[in-house]
Amino acid sequence: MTEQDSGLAGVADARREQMLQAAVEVIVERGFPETRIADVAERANASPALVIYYFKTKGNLLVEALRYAEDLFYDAGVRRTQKLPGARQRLQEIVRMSCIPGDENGGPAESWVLWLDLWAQAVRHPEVARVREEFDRRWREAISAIVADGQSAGEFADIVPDDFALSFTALLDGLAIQIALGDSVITGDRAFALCMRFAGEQLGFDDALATKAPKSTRGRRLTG
Amino acid sequence: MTEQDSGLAGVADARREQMLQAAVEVIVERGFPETRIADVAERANASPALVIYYFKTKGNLLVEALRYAEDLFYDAGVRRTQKLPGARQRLQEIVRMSCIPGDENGGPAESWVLWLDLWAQAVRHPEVARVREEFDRRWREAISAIVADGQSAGEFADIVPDDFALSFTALLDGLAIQIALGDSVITGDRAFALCMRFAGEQLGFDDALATKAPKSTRGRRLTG
DNA sequence: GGCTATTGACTGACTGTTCAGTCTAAGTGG
DNA sequence: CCACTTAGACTGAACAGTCAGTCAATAGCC
Repeated sequence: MTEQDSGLAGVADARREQMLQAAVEVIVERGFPETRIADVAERANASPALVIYYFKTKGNLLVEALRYAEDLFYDAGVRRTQKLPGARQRLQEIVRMSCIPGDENGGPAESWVLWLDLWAQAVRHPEVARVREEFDRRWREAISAIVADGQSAGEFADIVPDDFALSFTALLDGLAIQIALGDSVITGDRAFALCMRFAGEQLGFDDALATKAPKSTRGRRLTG
Repeated sequence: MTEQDSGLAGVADARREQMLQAAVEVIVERGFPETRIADVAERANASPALVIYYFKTKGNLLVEALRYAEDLFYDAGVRRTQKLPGARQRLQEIVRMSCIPGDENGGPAESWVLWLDLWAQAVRHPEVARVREEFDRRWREAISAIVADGQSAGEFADIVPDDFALSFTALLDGLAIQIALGDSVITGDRAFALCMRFAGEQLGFDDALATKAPKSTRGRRLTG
């Protein structure tokens, strides 16, 4: 609608994306509810009126900004994992993306903070809720697919992939909260180790990174 | 500081708590950033000016409201668990509080939604961050203590309590997000089952007994 | 009379959105 | 090549509503 399909539409599209990028940055800095269109405009070298010109309303702008950011993060995940050979490496890469900060590949380092706003806003803003649900669904499905792959390759134990995906994403989200808030009880490395240990226990592979922890009498390595 | 310690302070204290309760309700309904003092005042049958009279600023009111709610929730947890005999039952009760909605005992049913706001606000509001950190710390310590108790009673396997507590609270938080947002992939019962399975695997008890055949006093249906 | 609780009326600042119009560059007709 | 139209990108200024916080004044109460 807003964009033309003739050759000269590149300008408007670039502007639009520039504003989305600016909006994401401002949301990360100031938080979703405190984000003003004036801030976004300034960062995109535009006037507030122009922002409204492109995105009918403020709410619309913010929702699209969230979707933009989540899509970028998801795409980065796909790009990173699909070239890895084994299911276990792919899983590891996902955990790494979720736990280890200071990313270089399109900066999802800010993503955690964004997620907190995403969740909080999703409660009362249906449009945001849809973005979140879609994001979560794709993420869970990706993990389920990896597990299924690993199982048919004989790499993983024969558990229910969907149960694992649900628990695993919950674990990742929960740890992401702590990391995002800079809690002193956790570091990215510790979160990574805990996640991989959990995955190892569930999927029946011996996680080398977690062997630091005292083993001794674990109840049972249940895989079914 | 703000409250009087002389005997006649009861009136003011009651008013104050009434306002905190009102604030919590409004935050749950409208969300933290959208909460206006006029709303709180109306719900507490007071004038906006009176709210400012008790809580110097809006921010102060909201922070204290969050602290109030979190304290209530934590106290409810202590009250519920401390009379239970076994470590495993206490753990189960905590999971139940975190997963099963529709609580009667001081309505922490709204807590999830509150947590989302708590996390989001904690990013940029140091006072809120302190409330959250304290809340999380107490919660983790409670779980660690339960695990330690269970271990010395020979009920649980000999794992590192702090590692377990960290993973377990992360899992609970992650699932709470889904539940709070009404995601269709999860129900309270399924979340409960997943948590107890995780606990059983880590702590070395067979939770099939607990999930399939709950204690006679509770008629909860736990589907897989 | 002093002290606390309480309020209505007010204000000052903020900010999303509108609007009327400017600028630029591409078409169009001759 | 030139006047003229058109359309999209863009903006400054104003509008309109909202809302936190102030203040002077009043009503109880010991």
